[in-house]
Amino acid sequence: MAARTRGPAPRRAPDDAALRRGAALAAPLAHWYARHARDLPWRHDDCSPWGVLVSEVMLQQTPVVRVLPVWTTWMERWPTPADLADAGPGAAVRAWGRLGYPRRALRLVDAATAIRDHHGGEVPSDEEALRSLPGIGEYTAAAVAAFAFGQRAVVVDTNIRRVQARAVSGRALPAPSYTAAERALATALLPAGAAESVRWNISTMELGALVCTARNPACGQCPLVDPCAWVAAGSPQDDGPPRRGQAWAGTDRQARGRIVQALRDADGPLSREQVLTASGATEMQAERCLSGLLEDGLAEGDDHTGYTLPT
DNA sequence: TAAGCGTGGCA
DNA sequence: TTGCCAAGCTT
Repeated sequence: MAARTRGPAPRRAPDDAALRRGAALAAPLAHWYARHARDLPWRHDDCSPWGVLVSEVMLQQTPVVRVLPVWTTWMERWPTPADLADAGPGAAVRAWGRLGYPRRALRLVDAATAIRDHHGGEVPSDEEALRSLPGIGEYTAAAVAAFAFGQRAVVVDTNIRRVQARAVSGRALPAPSYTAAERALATALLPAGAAESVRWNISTMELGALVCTARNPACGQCPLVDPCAWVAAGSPQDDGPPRRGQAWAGTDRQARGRIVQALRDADGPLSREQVLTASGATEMQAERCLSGLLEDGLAEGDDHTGYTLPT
C-alpha cells in the first residue's frame, strides 16, 4: 500500500481528542489493576497456554464464578490438548456441566484435536493460527496471543468495548454490535510495547468486569473517573436503540438445553419418548430440537438404540 | 448482518 | 416478577 503523506484521514480513524483522552488512562488503569485484580488461576504464571485457551472459551458469555470450578476440574483431567482430544466429545459435554452453549465443548474438542494433529500438540502462538481453530474467533485468538504468549494483540471484549465507549467516547454503552470504528479505536489506543499492551488489555477488561459494569457502574471507585469522557458529559443515559433481550420461555434453546441436560444426567441411552418428554416442548418442537442436536453432534443414536451424548 | 445458541443471578 | 447481562462464535 502506498504511503499516505497527505489528504484526508482514513474515514474510520479515531479523532485526536479521543486518542489524547486514551493516553491518560494507561497509568491509572495499571495502578488500579495491581491493587484490585482478582486472583484467577488462568492468570498465574504457571498456567499453560492450553489453560488460558480453555478459560477463554469457557468465559465466552459465561461469568467467572461459574467457570472457576469447571475449569479447575477440566484442567486436572485434561492438562494438555491431546488429553482432551483423546477423551472425545461425550466426556467433554458431560464435564461441561451447566456452563451453557455446550457446542463450545464440542468445538474445544475439535480445537484440541487440530492442535494435537497439526500443531505438534502445542497451542499455537500465532494469532492467525489460533483464529483458524474451531470456536476461536477474533476476541479469543487475540486474548490467547496476549495472555498466554505476552503478545501485543488488539483484544476487544464486551468489557473493553464498554470501558472505551464511556471513558474515551463519552457514551453510556457501546453499540449493540461491534463496529469497525470500535476496532479502530481499540487499535489506536493500544500501547506500543508488548508488556504494556498486555497490561492495558487485562486491566481494561478487569475494570469493566468489576467497576465499569453495564448496570450501576461504581464511578466512585473508578481510577478513570477524572479523565472519563462519559462522567465529564454528566453520565448521560444511553441514546441508542432499545436492546433486544433474548426470548427464553418456550424457545428451541430452552428445549434443547433440557434434552442435553437429560442426556448428560442419564446413565444409559434414553428412548425417543424420554427425550421428547424431557424437552418440555410440543411434539413438533421436540422433534425439531432432537434433529438439531443430532446434526450438531450434541446427541447420537436412533429410535432402536436410544439416544445418548456423542461417544 | 442478524439471528441462533444455555444458563443462572441479580435488580 | 421479568428483563438484562455475562472474557462470543458461527452461519
